[in-house]
Amino acid sequence: MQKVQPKILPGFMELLPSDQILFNNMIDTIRSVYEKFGFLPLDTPVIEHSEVLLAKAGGETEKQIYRFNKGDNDLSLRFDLTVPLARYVAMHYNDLVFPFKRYQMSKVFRGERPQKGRYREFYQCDIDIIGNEVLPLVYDAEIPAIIYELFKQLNFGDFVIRINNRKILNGLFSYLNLDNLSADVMRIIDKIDKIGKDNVIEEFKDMNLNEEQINTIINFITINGNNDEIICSLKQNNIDNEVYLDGVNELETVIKYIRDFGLNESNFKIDLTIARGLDYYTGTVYETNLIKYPKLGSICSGGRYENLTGYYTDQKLPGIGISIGLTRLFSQLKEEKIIESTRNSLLDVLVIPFDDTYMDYTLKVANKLRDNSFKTDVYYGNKGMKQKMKYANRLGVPYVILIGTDEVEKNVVSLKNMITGEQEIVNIDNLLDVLNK
RNA sequence: GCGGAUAUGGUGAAGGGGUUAACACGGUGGAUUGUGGUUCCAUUAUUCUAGGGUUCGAGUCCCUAUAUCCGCCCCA
Repeated sequence: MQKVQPKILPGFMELLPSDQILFNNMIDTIRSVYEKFGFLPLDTPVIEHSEVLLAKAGGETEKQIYRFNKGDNDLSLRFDLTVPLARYVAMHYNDLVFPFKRYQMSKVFRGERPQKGRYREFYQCDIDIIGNEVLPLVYDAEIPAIIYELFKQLNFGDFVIRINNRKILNGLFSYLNLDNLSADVMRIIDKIDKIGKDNVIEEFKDMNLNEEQINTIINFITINGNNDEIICSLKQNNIDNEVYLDGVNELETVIKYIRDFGLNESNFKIDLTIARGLDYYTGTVYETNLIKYPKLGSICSGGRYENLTGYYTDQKLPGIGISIGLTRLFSQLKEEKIIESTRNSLLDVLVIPFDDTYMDYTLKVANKLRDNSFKTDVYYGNKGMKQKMKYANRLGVPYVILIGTDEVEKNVVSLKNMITGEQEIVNIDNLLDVLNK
């Protein structure tokens, strides 16, 4: 019979069990940190009405969204978690407590051309804080505090949270009479890490910026020094623009608060080249990088937006949030060998009866272990002992319990430590104590 | 949407016109069936993405299609 070739679509990731365990561990860590800071869980539908997801529409989103019809319904798969959040907040405005802090870790979909680090289905791990009418500036500092805690726990090595404020850049562009080009200029600045200063200058020339404008921008984004020195330079710039000055003040305040949160000074840094591609950010913006692995780019980024829900309601709901593209991050961490899978199974114990004539005894042991939260499996089937041991070995089970006629008669089990190879006879009443030590 | 590269088994791959497609990993079975991870033996691609062409002869050369990968755009 002609077989169907087993295959999946490009740009979709699936993992072997050992990697899935690793991936889930990361999810668990992220969730626990998010919850530690008071974020509430949220899950929204994968499919939404196209008119909702495309309310803003235009540009790349529309080109990349998975959109289809079912009957008369025009439907789309969500391409991020922020737009569904906006819809959710607008829809449940009356039932939510503000500031509303929610986390969501789910799959999103983008019909892009897949390539390195670029997936069509991927996990985003988002947190957002939504205020009603206002959202105090302290939250702009809480976000880095969360990132800080998170990446300390994830333990991928030294990291730095780079911080900027859109108002500073927008104010500067306005001062240079570049208001209508600010989105393009920002996008180019954002690429400076990747393409270098010279190429940035080239791109500015292609945009017909004059020399003075280019020099001012380049001098500006290459301001150097520690956080206090940069703020000092920003203040002494004599850029007479209200938005600019507002941004500088915000940045200074945020930096102060970040220190109040107790972050290590080496883990956060003002970086005036951070712009973020997305156009909805209006204030503080963040990117996070691993110092030893600049190749990975930003592994966690986000920022503040003035009004999340403008397309759905008249309520003014400012917010701030970050997102981790976990699928990409995971694949990169694996590739760089920053993380490695070590286990093929989550089991603590595998119970192996020599044959199935004493299942009652075997299952009694298994039940006892499970009742005490040991992850336990039983090998059923009349294979040779060799096969059974091999199974245990391939799963990387730390302990094997062997049960045969002798064990049943004496009310004991043979407990084998698969790492050391040592084996001992343990009375069934002492089994938990022995395993716990 | 635009540009570049590559297609050999479960995986990594060698072979650059001449009978049976190297090697390694993995899988399966076995080496005194109450003991794994080491070792040894056996076995594991009627066929090289698909279709067409050149040739006495094609993974090997040519054409077309398809797929995948890598850039760009944009982004996580």
